[in-house]
Amino acid sequence: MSRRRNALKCEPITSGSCAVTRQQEERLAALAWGLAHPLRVRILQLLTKRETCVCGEIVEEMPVAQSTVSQHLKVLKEAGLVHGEIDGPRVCYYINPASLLELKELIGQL
Amino acid sequence: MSRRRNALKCEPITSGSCAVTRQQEERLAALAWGLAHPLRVRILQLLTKRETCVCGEIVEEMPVAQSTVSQHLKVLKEAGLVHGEIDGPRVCYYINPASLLELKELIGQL
DNA sequence: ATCGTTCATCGTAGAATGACGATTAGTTAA
DNA sequence: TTAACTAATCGTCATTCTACGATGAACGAT
Repeated sequence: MSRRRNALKCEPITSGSCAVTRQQEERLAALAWGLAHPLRVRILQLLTKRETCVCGEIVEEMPVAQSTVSQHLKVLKEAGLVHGEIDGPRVCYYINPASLLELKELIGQL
Repeated sequence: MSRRRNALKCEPITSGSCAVTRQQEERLAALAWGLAHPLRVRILQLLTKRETCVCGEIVEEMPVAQSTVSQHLKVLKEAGLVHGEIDGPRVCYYINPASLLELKELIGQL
């Protein structure tokens, strides 16, 4: 059940402004999910420090295998927290500041 | 592996100010984990709207079983996002504003 | 003391996560 | 083209999450 940790099983009928809230609730959960693992937080911290970072550099800094880092990067990308730009044979990752702003705003509504 | 989604497997030796960062990274992940499910977000929204809320009222508003709500409340409690106060046969839950502030501050450092 | 209410916990089942090594796809260099 | 390098994906396995019903514990009322 609970496919990909979004969408509640028994979604109540939403009306008017409440529908927005439902969307926001899914969005907040998705964004938070991106930060919900220490390794992903560490990746974001690294990207903050270095502004931008090639995937290989990230892997070097992390205590896990390359494939694991790649999986976490995928999660971060799906949440919209980072973007990846292909640069020749490498991929250059950077934080999406708008998503962090969005996250802070959604938390601010709580 | 990865016990309870905190603590990285292969923790590098931490020194000086970096140790703080490691702690913060775990803390941020733990707080985010609390928000990382739509139902938990919905619970927090409900607590925001009503200031405080008896467990039974929360269950009524949620599309899942009582035991499931109870489990999610446990997660929120463990993250420090909510507190529960025993009030006779009921339990009265309320948000811990300090934890939300902490969360925002940690995100702000990214 | 007994019953009913409220909520936490137990036990379980299915799905998802997180980790790894191996493989594949894509790009650059020789 | 071939070889080397980079990063994503695949396949697998152990663990964790999420959901449920059932049970248990704590309290108030009768």
